[in-house]
Amino acid sequence: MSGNKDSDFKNPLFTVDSVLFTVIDKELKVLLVKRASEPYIGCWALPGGFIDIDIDHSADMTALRKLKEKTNVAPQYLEQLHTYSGLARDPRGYSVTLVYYALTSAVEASTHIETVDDAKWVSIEELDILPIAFDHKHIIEHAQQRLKQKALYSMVPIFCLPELFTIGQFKSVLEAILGKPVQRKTIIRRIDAADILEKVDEKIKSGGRLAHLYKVKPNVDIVNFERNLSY
Amino acid sequence: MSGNKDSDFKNPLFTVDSVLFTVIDKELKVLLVKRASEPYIGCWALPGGFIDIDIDHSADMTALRKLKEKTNVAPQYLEQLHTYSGLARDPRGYSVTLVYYALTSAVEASTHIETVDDAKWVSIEELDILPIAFDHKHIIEHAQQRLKQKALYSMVPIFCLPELFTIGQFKSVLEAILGKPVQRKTIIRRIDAADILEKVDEKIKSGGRLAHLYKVKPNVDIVNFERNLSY
DNA sequence: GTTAATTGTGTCACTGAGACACAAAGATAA
DNA sequence: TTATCTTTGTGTCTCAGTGACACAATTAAC
Repeated sequence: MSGNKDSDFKNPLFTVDSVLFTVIDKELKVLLVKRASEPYIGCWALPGGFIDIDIDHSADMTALRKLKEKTNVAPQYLEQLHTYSGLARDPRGYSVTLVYYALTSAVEASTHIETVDDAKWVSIEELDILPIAFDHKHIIEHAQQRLKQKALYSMVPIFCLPELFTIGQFKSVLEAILGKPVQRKTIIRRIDAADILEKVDEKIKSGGRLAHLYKVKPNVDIVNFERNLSY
Repeated sequence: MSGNKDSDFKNPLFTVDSVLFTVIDKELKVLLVKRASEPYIGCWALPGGFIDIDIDHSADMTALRKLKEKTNVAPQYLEQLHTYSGLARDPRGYSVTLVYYALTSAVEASTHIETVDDAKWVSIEELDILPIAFDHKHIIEHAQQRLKQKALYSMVPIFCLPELFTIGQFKSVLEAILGKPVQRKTIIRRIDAADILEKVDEKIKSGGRLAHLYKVKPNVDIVNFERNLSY
């Protein structure tokens, strides 16, 4: 932008965006917000913005703050995806965007979203028919790929679930992320190998035997497995 | 994004650094350069600098360009590690640094490095006794952890080797990265499962049977395995 | 020739995912 | 009540790939 004293180089515009995922009705969804200003006004974009160096201790804070503005809750999981840069991705000029991907429980985040009309959950298929700003469609695909990979070897998908959940719900989330069926037996084996979940009591499900409820034990690290599920 | 004008926020200083690894004498090494200016003048730091938006098509180019200035060759492997940000990491103020990690063959990169005195290969143990600038020690440890993880499930460590190499050399590289012994049999099994290497002819090694030489097949993608090596 | 060192092969045990059968428990309808 | 349907949970077999280790093959040094 304006010339700066510290270097001979123009400092590119730096922003932080997030790809927030959840699973609703056995379908993987992404949170998008409608742009209120140029460029790409009216198009759907990833939630994000500039670092406010007075309140954001680090870029993680920026991502969390921007997500909370839209959903009213902090996501259960947040991790860096990639930093995108270049001249072609924003008509205003050279830009650098640090992108996070995040997971949240649908029930907690959706109550607030449904009251506004500039933010909504979008399924992956809808990305082809909605007008998406910048290179955000490409970024979302990249994030989806990464989430898929992660789901193969970790328990991270539990962060798409509410505090209490059943194995059946976990199975649905996993299948939505992977796009293919998973054996319940495999999930159960992993749950007690990971040793990060505990049973509580019971709960009724649509027709059929009552399912155990699980919740995440307090203060546990996410476990990675040595073997992947099959691709 | 936000409805604010672009210039409402102070844009933090943005830089690109790289953690370039190689293996020399069965030991994992990192390329460091001596700082010629304040802050941390005289300390050792990761090679990097500012994006030159006139010549760097993207941040990848910046990382490659800066590494080539120091080693005279492009690294065989380059991937984003993490973007670090905050007020505490640079005395000059709020900073954002996109860090890559990279791999190169020792023989190709070292010829040039040995002619200069402001760049050198540093072993992981030396990090404790050398003065390291900024939070770069922490970043290097992070990169090493990531490389270790990657070595468990991919063939990426071959990029620490010259064009032609033996299984024994590959074994050494892997053991230097993982910090623990690996069965030769396991490596051989993975080499022909991956199907990205081909034998060429023969070559003598320090006392003992002649070892086959391998090289990477042209235009192959790096293979990931479904199972990790043991931690 | 003998020995030492390294490369390469054969094979057994173990672990965890995939697959599938089947039992258990509740809902619904006759 | 009984029969049927649905979902949950268990038992178990197969299969693939790693770890471990024994052993054969090949070359250098003495």
